[in-house]
Amino acid sequence: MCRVSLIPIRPGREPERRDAARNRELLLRAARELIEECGADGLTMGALANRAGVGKGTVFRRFGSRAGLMMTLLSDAEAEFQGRFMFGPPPLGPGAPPLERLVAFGTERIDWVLEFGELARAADVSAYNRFDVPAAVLWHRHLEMLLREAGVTADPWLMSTSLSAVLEPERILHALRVHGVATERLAASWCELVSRIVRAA
Amino acid sequence: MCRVSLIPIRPGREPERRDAARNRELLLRAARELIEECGADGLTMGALANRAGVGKGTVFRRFGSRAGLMMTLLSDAEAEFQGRFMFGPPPLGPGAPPLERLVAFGTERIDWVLEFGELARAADVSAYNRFDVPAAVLWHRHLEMLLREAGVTADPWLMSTSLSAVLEPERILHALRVHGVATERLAASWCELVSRIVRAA
DNA sequence: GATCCAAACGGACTGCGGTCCGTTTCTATT
DNA sequence: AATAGAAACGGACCGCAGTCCGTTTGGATC
Repeated sequence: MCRVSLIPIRPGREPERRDAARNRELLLRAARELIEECGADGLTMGALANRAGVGKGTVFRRFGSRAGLMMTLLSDAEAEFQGRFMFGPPPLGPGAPPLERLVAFGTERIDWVLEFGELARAADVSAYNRFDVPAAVLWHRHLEMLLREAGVTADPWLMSTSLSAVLEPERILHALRVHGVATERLAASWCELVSRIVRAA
Repeated sequence: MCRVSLIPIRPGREPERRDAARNRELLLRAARELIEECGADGLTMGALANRAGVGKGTVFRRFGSRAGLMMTLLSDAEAEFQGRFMFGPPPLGPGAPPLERLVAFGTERIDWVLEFGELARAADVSAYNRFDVPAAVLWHRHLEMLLREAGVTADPWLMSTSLSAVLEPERILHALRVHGVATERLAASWCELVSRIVRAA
């Protein structure tokens, strides 16, 4: 597996001061504990500061915002997923025909949402730029590339946008939790959708 | 045009007290003024109460929440749109073939988002039940019905969910405003998408 | 070890959405 | 007109995300 970080990297970042590093660990540990106890939605920045034994200013200095904290907590899971679809074994990774990769992408992503979706929801900045965070851009580009490879010539960029919308955590979790839709059914519908988009190409 | 309200109606609602009615008008007028001045995102419930000359409690008693207020402000525009796709002239209304109605639905909805999207974003409750407000349910059912009529037998309910996701205001506004995509291009992509879904039926 | 200063810290503070509850006002009834 | 009780009112209050700024601390330099 590639050693390069696939997640936002600050390029020539000089090492942290020791107290900063210690506090970061303290905060991440405390955040995971709190989420374990109260769920992602139940985590408050004040409680996090308390639990970690630091001031609230420190929390915000470190993560910028609540959404930033959640993204940090997600970054391992995201890097792993990104690694799989970019460099991993087929059908998700390279080597399989594009349609199969598209199907695999949706299927795996649905499973991923099932596991990390609550965190992903909490990480969604409410502003317009929610779609411009590095991970979202990467997914978008990946889908666009697969569409092109599959011979979809009609505005692959927007078609990829539409497919990204379909896979958004909020909606998937809603179908799963509120309407009790099984993941297999979601996956089947995704398969149907991309097949139709590609078949008519 | 049908005289029945298409928007949430409280069934046997006895008439409001006169002070309540007066305050509602005051509040709605003040809200429109504030949105004119500061945009929907810039409206705060406290400022609204001040401008209308009522207490904050009154604002929340009336609308329940900020999202509820925004929904109320949207309700005319929504009722009008609903009337058009349910009872209006083809191709949006009944009479045209289902694929044409699907295409028209997306096209008109994109224009609608262009006009009312900011309000619609502000009206989106952040909770899971954002997809269960009456208007969203109605759109969903309408799309599902058109898909069935067009011969799509593979899980029309979930397919309709996917199509709803594609038309979500947040994403459309993002494409429009951040990426400078023209509405015609959005409409063309929508047309492409629904055509492919239906054609392979 | 003494000095220095940029980086990190912490917690009081602000502004917001939303709630609570004692007070006021409307209207039906007599 | 007097009364009563339900409905509406209003603003103090709460918890939260996020900011500000005076204070502390790590570590590089001499």
